[in-house]
Parts: sequence; structure tokens; C-alpha cells
Amino acid sequence: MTTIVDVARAAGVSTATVSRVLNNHPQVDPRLAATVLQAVKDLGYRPSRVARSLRTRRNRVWALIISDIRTGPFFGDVVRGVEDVAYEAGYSLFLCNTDEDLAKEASYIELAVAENVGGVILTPSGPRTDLSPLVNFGIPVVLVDRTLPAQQADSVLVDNVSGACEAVSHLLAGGYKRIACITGPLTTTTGYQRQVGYHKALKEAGVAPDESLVREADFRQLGGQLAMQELLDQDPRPDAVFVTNHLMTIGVLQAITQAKLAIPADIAVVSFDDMPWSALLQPPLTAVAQPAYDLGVESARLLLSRLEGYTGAARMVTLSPTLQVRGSSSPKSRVAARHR
Amino acid sequence: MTTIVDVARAAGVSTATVSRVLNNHPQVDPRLAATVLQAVKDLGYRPSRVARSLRTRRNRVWALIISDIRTGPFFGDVVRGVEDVAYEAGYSLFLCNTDEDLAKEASYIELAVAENVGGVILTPSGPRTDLSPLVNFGIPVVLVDRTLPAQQADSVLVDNVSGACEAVSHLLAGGYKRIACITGPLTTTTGYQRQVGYHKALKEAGVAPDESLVREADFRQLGGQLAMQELLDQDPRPDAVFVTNHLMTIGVLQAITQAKLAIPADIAVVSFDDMPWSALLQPPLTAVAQPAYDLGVESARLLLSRLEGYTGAARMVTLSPTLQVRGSSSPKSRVAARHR
DNA sequence: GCTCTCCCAGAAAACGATTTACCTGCTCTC
DNA sequence: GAGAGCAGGTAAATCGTTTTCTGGGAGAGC
Repeated sequence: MTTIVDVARAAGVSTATVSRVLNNHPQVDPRLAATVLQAVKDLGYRPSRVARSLRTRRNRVWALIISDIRTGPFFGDVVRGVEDVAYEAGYSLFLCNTDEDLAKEASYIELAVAENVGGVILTPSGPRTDLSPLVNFGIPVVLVDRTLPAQQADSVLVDNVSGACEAVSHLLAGGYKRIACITGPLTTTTGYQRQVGYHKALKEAGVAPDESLVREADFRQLGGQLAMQELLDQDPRPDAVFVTNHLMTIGVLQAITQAKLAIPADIAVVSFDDMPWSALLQPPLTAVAQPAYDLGVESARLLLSRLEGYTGAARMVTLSPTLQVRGSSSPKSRVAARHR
Repeated sequence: MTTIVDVARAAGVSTATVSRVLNNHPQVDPRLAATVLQAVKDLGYRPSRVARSLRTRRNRVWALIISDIRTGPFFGDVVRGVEDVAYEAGYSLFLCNTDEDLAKEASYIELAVAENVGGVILTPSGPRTDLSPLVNFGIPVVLVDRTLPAQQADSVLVDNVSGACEAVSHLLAGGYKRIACITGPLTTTTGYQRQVGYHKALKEAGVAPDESLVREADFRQLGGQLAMQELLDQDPRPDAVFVTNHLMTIGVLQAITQAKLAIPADIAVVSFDDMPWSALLQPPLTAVAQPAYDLGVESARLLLSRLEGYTGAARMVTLSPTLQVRGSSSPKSRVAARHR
């Protein structure tokens, strides 16, 4: 292990000079600098980021705390968005999966403090998430995808309401009348907001909401499947369904297949969360695509601005999802025509 | 920021005693220990992992260097496997995406050295990946999913040959005669091995290989699509295709749809890499499922064993994939019967 | 010619933990 | 009662940087 002392000795200067050269301090003789750089190269010296962090009291690392990287492509995209910006700015990332478990989340927050990270990007696992350890130590936090009641931090969100609203309006415009909605837990920001968007669209179209068509599920495949079965057993049956995340959509599609119903002739489907395979299904699935990568980029940018000295009030950035219209929600008239 | 000095002062002892209490050293009076722990709690003291790393010269962090977390669920699962073991053992993870870019990979390897990480788990981006900085600094490395010629490190691999062989044998058993194969770049371990498995299955069945049915593509969607179009233009056409990764499979399915051919009546499809949505396709897609999560777990275990002192020769662990048989490769006889 | 600035580089003090070496009582043995 | 042995504690060195403080030499102004 070669240290800055070895380099200093080899170049015949003090460690202070070596440090100054490596950190581009202006007041150092160019010829001396050249000698130092040569010594650095000869010895294959690499400064220890650990020692540097200790001395400067800031660590060029962020903690990225999300619920679970495996729940579809969403978080993977977010992670890449964050990483690309972080890499460019010279930061590296701790990846932390909480599985929505408050204890695990708290322990990762403790880790962030103990590692003295420069900043944290976090998807809070619920309203009881406790940011105080971070706040107390002056570590900037950016919330991504979900926010917290007190809003003690910058946040980057998807406009779930308008995304959901657009999806349901699209179904209404296609002539569908009895549009069901399978929501996530209404205690979560996303679950609540997407359900709000559903009702908003109905109201805007002057359609009276029928609460028997709304089912609260758990954002998981099985929950979606069960909710859909219940809906299909009703009489009269819904003629369309808006499913508020991709896992539940998988369950919904299975339930529809089991019931031997045709999409969209018997029931149209629109999903929140677009997947790479949505277009491969028969028929291709209409879905609300979230700007996941940009979510990551934007939160990294907010964090960077804090690290560069911005100290203003908490900011909230909202990105709009886009509706990808495909065959699973073809207008009713056209479907009927095809079947005639 | 409260330090160990504050705790020592509050408890009326020296910093050495505090350190010993926190690290469970045996020779310390239990009553004193209690006082210290109380002081720790009162002050909300959290030891700095940075300072600890500097002094002990080992960092409870690993670098996990993969190609791209977004290329399907594979790497997400690997990451979770690694993380779950790491978390249990008290390590945290740097996540590094290289995009198969040698320069980016090298810079992340430099990072690992500069951060003095305890170990590295790496998917080498190619045969020219240079582990020497890690080896020189005595940082243990585990290769996952791909290995390197010299095999300077432990590795955890999927048995690509037998997975591919099983897939093709399954097609042969189903009565398919002209089985095409779309491979990845043969310079990659996985690309090469899956192609070997294809030929092995043919040989075992006594079928003469027809090289006009083999296309080398790039593991990407467009490459798969183009290769499939070429294959479909041939006369006689293949009656089945084995596609060696999931991205190319998406392209293949699109090509088949465009050509208005039916699966499996006109052409059967088997894919390497099972996806959560494979079963949702019409017909459901037969695929070779990789034990991605276990790959992560196993590599983390190998790394742990090195950190616990194991110094033996490089080990190689091979995990077997499993064939998920679904409708896209139904036996030819049964398909014919149905169409009759 | 003398002092007053600059400017550049070195010596040494941090940063916050762990760990080595040493010191103090105390018990036990002969 | 003296010496050995030991348990339990402290002071200080250490990890590898950055940064403050200090000092020497050169140039400028009077």
C-alpha cells in the first residue's frame, strides 16, 4: 500500500504539496507539480477515499434506499437514472432494499449516518418513515416516487392523478360505461392518488361513480387476480378495468383468461405502469408509462444542488406519465364492428 | 456530531474502554460497560464507520459491479441475492453499472480500490477485464455469471450448456426437425456456451447440424428480430427456434407476428431466460429459467468465506437452470392434431 | 537600504476511531 | 511481607489524508 508519504518522499516534497497538486490548488509551482505527478504515476499511488472522507468530513457517496429492485423495471430505471448522474459528478451509490420494512429502512438510514454519506435518495416505505437521524446530521434527503406528510425534504414525484385520469378518460372516450378500478392500498401515496385520478375522470365526464366497481387490493399479483374475479362475478359485469399497477395487472389478465373472456370485446384493460412486454401481449396492453429513469435523474439533480450549497425550502418536482394506447382498450364501437 | 471522546467523558472513562465495550471485548467490567452503554444511548452516539475503516484498514462494504441492472429481471435478482447475504453479515453494497464498457468497468474497479472495499463481486464485461488492481491490493473477487480465461478468482456460473441442451432436446423430443438457433456474440461466455449446448443436443439426437439455421446476433431486441426475419425468409423454413436470451426473444416474437405465422403450429419457440410475463403470452412461452437470485447468494457466500480467512484455490460453483415447458413448444403431433 | 507584502512550500495539527504498550491496584503464594 | 501474576484501565500512537499555521525568500515601495 503506497501512501501520500511515499509519494512525498519520492518527489522530495512534503505531503502537503502532494495533496495540493492532486486537488488542483493553484499556488503550486508547475515544475514541482510535474515532479509530483510523475512520482504518483511511478508508484501507482491511489489516494484513499476513506482517509479523505475522514479528514474532509464529507463522503462522496450517496445512499439510494428503495423498496425492492425486483418489483419490475421501475426501480431499476430509477437506479440507473440516479447512478448516471452520480457517476458523472463523482459520487458512488450504496444500494439499499427495504422491502417496505420500517425496521430495515431505519437500519439503512442508520448506515447512511454512520457512513456519513453526502446525501440520501429515498422511497419512504410509509408515512411513519423517520428522517430525523438524517436531518439531525445535516444530511440532505430527496424523496422519490412517494412523499411524506411533513414534507421535510425535496421530492420528485409522478403525477399519478393526471396519469390515472388520462387512462380512465381514454376508456370513457372509447365508449366504455362500467369502468372498474383495482386500487393499491389507499394508505400509500401512489395507491391513493391513482384512485383519485380514476374518480376525477368519471366526474369530468359526468359519470356517476359506482363504488361496487372499485376494489382496494394490495399492489400484488394475487390481490389483483382475486379482485378481478370478484368483479367478473358481479352482474352486470364491468366492461372495462383500470388496474393501478403492473403486478396486479398480471393477476387481472390471468383472471380474465380463466373466465374465458376476450379483451377488449368482453372487457377492456388499461394498466398503470408500462412494461417492455406490454406490447407483446395479445392484444397489446394499453398502459400508463412512468418516466422512471427521469425520476432518478431529477432526484439526483436535486441532491446535487443541495450539495452545491442550495439551502432554500423543500422543492417538489412532478413528472408526467404518458399513456401508451394499444389494443387492449380499442374503442367499443370498433370492437363491436369487428365482431359483427 | 458526538464522538467517542464525548462518550468517554460522559461515562467518566477513556476512549479505549468505550471502544472495547462497543466491540464486545471480554476483559471489561460489566458495571462499567453498563455505564458506557447508557452514555452511548443518552448521547445518541453512532460510531463513524469511516474512522473505523481507516484505522482497521478494512471496510465493511462490497462493490457489486454488473453490466446493467435494467436488462431484464436477471441482474435485479442477482443483486437481491447478494444484498440479502451481505445485509445479514453486516456489509453494504456499492452498486456499479458498467454497460459492458471496459473504461467504466476499470474506473469502478479503481473506485473499489480507493474505497478499500472488503470484496468485489463482478460480472466481467469481457475477456479483457483487468482484475490486477484488486489482486494487487489483496481484495478478494468473485466472478458471477461469466468467468475469465485465467480464472484468477472464484466464480459462480449458470450451466448454460446443459440449459441450452435441455431446451433443444425438448424441441427434438417434440418432433421438431429444423431447429434454428439465434446466438449471442460468440465471444461472450454465455453466448458461446448456449450455442455449444444447442449443438450438443443435436449431436446427442443424431441430427446433422445445418449451419444455415444458426445466426449470431447481439443479445438485443433488434438483432433478434433481424436474425429471425432472415431465418423466416429461408426455404425451407425452420419449424422451431431456440433464442438464447430474452431481449432477442422479444424481437423474434415481433418478427413472427409480422410474418403472420402461428406459434407453435408454424414455428415453435424456446427462449433462454424466463421472465415473469412468459406465462402471459399467447401461447405461453417455454423458457430456460436461470437461478439468478441463487447466483447472487452463492457469490456472496464465496466472498464471505474469503473474508473469513479461506485462502485456498479459486473455486467454481455451477448452478443448473430449469426448463419451464409451456405452450410455445407443444409437441408437433399434438399441434397438428389440433389443427386438423 | 529597510520594511512590508506576497507567494510558495513545509511542519504539524487535525479528523474519529482502534490498538499497543504501559500502569495501577489487587490477590495469591511462598 | 515481598514478589509474581493478573484484571482492568489509561495514555498515546496509529491509520492516510487535508488544512492551518508558520517561515523563508523575492520583489516592491519609500
